[in-house]
Amino acid sequence: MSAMLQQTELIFEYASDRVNNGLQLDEHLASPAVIVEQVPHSHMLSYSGLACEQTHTDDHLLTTVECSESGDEETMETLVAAETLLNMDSPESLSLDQQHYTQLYVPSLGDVITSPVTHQLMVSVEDIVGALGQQQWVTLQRETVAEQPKKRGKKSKRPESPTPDITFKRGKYSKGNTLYLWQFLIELLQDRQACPRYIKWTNRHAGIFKLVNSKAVARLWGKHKNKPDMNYETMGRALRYYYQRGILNKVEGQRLVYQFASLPKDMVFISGDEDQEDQGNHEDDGDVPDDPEESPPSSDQSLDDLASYEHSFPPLPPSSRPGYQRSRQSSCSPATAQWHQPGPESESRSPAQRRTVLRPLGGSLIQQQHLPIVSAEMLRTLQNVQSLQTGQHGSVFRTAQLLGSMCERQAATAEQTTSQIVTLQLQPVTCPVKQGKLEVQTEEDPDSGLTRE
DNA sequence: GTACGGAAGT
DNA sequence: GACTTCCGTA
Repeated sequence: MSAMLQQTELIFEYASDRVNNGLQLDEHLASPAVIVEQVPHSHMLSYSGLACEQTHTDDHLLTTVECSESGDEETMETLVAAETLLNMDSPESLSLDQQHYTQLYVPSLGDVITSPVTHQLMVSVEDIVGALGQQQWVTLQRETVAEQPKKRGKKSKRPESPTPDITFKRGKYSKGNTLYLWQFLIELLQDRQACPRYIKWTNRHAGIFKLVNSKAVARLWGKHKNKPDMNYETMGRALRYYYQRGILNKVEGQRLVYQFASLPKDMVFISGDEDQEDQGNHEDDGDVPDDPEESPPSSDQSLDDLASYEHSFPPLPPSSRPGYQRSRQSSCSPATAQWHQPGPESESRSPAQRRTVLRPLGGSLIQQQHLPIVSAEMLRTLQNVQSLQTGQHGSVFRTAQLLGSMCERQAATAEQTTSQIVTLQLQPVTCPVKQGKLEVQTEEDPDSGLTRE
């Protein structure tokens, strides 16, 4: 079977049911229906509505962007640095051939992707395998506009999702282009100069971040919006408006800590191992380090670094606006909102740490904006599905076989990585069981993995 | 200082 | 529409 499979052109569709109907997937059993189709390359493009370019494996990897801990003292120095950050010009130097490069965090294939993925992802096997041992930011190529799904069939006004194109295209856009606040924050969170000095993830997988230096962040925001009088009070009001719109939640009890209702689609985690930051910084444990005592980097971010840093914000693609169909009054309060957090350590998490995968309510079963989940668990489950009769569950059957062969291949290539490209299109559907697509009974949970708590 | 949300303004 | 500004309140 595997012989006839081209790993270079696989499309994974998978489905899962989570919050809808009050059901929540046990992350341990996040084994949604997976439909794998083999499609011609050209087909893949139209499949996702993307005009993906040739992916060169070598282009995929970027350096891991890890935020080092730093202090948060409100000093003139930090503010100066903050201003420097925003005053930075954006030369074309990093334009990367007019391509939009989006960073994907792919720590490991062994676990789960928890992010709305509206785009087709091009991930090389090499990247995946390479990520097994170490967290890596994978850069993906994509077209800029017109790549996003056009219509969501949802309330038109409602922004779609806080899943901006996190691009680092430099110098392309002028000052006139502004980001929404949530985009701006995400940019900062991926900005080595701002993170973690001014803002940092406290639980990246859960989308929880902290305004380590609220003043500085507000000032940066004001700079970006050309509002010199911006302060945290004002910016905070904007943040609070995000509650109603389902873009942000407040992490109660923790000052300056907020949570994105959904992670940016670009921040796809195929993770198993939480990074250190998350491991050791479970601020939603109840631990409330108001003033992070995290020691600043050995030496402060030098102004030279800041000066050499190029930072520009791309214009807002109309289709990448934030938005959720979730009301604040829904069951997804900050305390109860649960993100899909797979991984071995998920069991050790308190219920409060498990977070709901928030996603837009959708009409069709398969929606691109759905949060994808790919996990080793899923792979295992699917392998179990191989016993299904092909006739009845053709696609699932194929999926199981495909994934099985992939697993074998990955194991085989763990050492000698290949450059083969795997195209993943991850699309959970609303309720695979209801659709009769797949009923996976696992030993752990006879409830089809659709329940929990 | 942080946080909330109403109201009005941009 | 997405904030910004101001405000009273906690």
